[in-house]
Amino acid sequence: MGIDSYRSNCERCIHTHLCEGTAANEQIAGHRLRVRRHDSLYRVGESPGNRIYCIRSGSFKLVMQRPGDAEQVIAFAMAPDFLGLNTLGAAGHTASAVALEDSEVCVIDWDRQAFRGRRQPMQRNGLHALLAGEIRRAQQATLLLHHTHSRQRMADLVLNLSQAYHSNGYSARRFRLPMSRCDIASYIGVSAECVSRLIDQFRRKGMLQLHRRDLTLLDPDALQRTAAGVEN
Amino acid sequence: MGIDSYRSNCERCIHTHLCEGTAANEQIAGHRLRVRRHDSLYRVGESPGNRIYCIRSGSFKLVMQRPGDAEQVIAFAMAPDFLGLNTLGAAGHTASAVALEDSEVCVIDWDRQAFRGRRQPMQRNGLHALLAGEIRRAQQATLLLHHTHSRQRMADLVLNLSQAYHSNGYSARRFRLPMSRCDIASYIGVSAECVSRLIDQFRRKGMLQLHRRDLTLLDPDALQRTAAGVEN
DNA sequence: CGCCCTATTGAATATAATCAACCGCCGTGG
DNA sequence: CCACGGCGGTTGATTATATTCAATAGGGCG
Repeated sequence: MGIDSYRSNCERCIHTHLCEGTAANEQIAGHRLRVRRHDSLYRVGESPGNRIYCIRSGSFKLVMQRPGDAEQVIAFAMAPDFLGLNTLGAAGHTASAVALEDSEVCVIDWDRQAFRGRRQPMQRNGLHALLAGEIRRAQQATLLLHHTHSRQRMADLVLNLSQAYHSNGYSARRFRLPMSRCDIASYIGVSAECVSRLIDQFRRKGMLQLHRRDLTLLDPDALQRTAAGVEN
Repeated sequence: MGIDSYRSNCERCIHTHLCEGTAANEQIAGHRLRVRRHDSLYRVGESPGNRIYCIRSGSFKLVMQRPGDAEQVIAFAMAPDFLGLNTLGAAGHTASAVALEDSEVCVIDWDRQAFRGRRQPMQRNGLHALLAGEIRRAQQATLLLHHTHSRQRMADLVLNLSQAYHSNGYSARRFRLPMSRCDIASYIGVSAECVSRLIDQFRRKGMLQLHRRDLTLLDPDALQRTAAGVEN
């Protein structure tokens, strides 16, 4: 599986407010896992085992299985996103989490009292808020898919990624795509060829530059307008 | 607003396990609301006020607002679904809930200790499971939208509705669509004209019958195959 | 160097949007 | 009672858009 466990270090984690305090965290969030590129953190159907994961570095794609062996990318996730929030009360994972690059996750045992927040109401609310936020996130994702034209969905994805990097302290203008063209195609619901053509189209219009997986946004406003569908 | 409040009756509610017991429920779930067809239970941007709702009768559509006045149907909901589960930790509602027919909802105050389940772990887990289930639901919805062809999405929607009615004790073969063609079009991401053509196409192939809003499934298996894309 | 895998490009075809006209049900008001 | 008007729904013709199939390019790696 390419998975490798070691002790956690919670000092720089932004989610410590969900636990009891930085001191106790390393007992709660017992260990971390390394997941190598293209390996799965978990797969469809596997028992979730009351664990959730927090991405500390790297990125993942969430893949659902269609009847008839076809796969579908339903989300991308990067640090500090959580994985497995949707598993409580489910018999098995409804999606697989596949690492897009060598990644590290923090494992949190759902059953530990400390995380479930018996002591402080804030912790309990924090967990509820986390779950509610994940619902909004998923609903927001449907909004992307509801764009009529593929160029709108593509522009929307690029802007979403840009914002994700930005809110994690990286450049919003320049970043490296961790996913393949094929993954992008699956996620935005077009053929892989179409992704190529869309990128080329954006490049010719001076909206962005993309060499292999290195992306530079040149005209975010134009992308915004494209996503909104006010111009072609 | 067309909203009208009265006392709740929890005796036949299937969600009492989330509360402390049937006896106490009517104090917890203080009151019900009637919402008339085309009226909103809540609107985008309104403060959620730490309430969630449980549909007791009728049905709703969830509508998101796009930049530039366009609206987008992102989900349909019917009894005994919950509404507003995605609001905890959010400043305002991210979607509007519009009644598709005259409906009744049960109002549950999120702040009440009883519902948050200080006493019994089962209650707390019940709430977590509820939220986690809503995440899965939203992710499932993205799966529908990921179908390449509109006929797949249409068939998928029909089957989903059928299953929803079935699991609530109604016929899976024969039911009344509470939503307009326009709502369907928005939800599955096609033009309203296309919905008409798809219905006609399904009818000519003997898969279903639809007179105004009364739907009869004639060949669910064929619909299944159409949704899966194995045949046209 | 040569292979494999990802990505790109081209040409023909399938699919759905758009624009426009029309239908029919339903409630309103004469 | 019937005529009217409006709205939701359907149908037709044209155009825009994306898929499919096929061929090609080019990097990473043994």
